[in-house]
Amino acid sequence: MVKSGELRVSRVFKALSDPTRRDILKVVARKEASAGELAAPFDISAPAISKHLKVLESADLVTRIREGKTHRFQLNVESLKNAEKTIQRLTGFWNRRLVNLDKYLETKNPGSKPGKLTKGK
Amino acid sequence: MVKSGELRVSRVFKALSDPTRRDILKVVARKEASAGELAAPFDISAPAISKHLKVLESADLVTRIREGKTHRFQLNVESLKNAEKTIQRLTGFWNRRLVNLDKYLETKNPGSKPGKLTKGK
DNA sequence: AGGTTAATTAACCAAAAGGTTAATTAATGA
DNA sequence: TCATTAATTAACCTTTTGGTTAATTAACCT
Repeated sequence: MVKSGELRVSRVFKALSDPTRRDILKVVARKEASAGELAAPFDISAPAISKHLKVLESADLVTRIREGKTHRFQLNVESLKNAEKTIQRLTGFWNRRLVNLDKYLETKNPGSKPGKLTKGK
Repeated sequence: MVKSGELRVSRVFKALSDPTRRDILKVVARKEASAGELAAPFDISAPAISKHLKVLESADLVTRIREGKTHRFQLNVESLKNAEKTIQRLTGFWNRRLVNLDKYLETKNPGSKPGKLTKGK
């Protein structure tokens, strides 16, 4: 089920806003790990970690792989890249490139209209 | 007053996790605006917008400039770039570069230790 | 079958988030 | 001075978040 854009973005940033969850991601970023392995370094209960994992999973930041009794989690880099892009749209990272593209096209095709920079819903 | 790292990061991502606040940032990213101008497009009350602006301000995502009666807000790109870097550290953006650096150093200085990739608090 | 282990779900709680309306502050202009 | 305007603060409400302990599910082992 594909969650609509804004909601998905909200979920990702909300997931990233908790330090325990960011620590979990740092661990998983190096090597996939089980729920138990992930819980060990933290002094909060297993159910608390379980909830954090669910938040990360439903933000699509990690993928859960059930292997018998244990659940292994791996980082989903794609989702992080999307978050990065969302930020870059705000910093003007892409806009600047569009402006440069416009300048380039102007030399090739004088009088052409610049690309619209409309606000996406 | 310099807020310590993790707390600052949490604030930024939490600020980014609300769609209204992201919309505010989109507006301010094009052109600085007053609180009133920012409130206009949204159908929530002025106090609600005021709170959102305070959240964005204390996450350092916008800068407030009091000009008489009105407050003008401008985007603080630096803070967004920091958030971007936080994400990149997770995607391995920098790690990959460190690995390449290690390989390079190995050719220059055989037997040297690779850079440690320790987990920060 | 029965016991152990890995992990989640249930039920609960306090604090934080996000909204409201009403009241307040502070600058502006007649 | 007084009314208006821009914006925030106060007080309140409901929902969400992040944690707890106890109970449950599901897989594995003897």
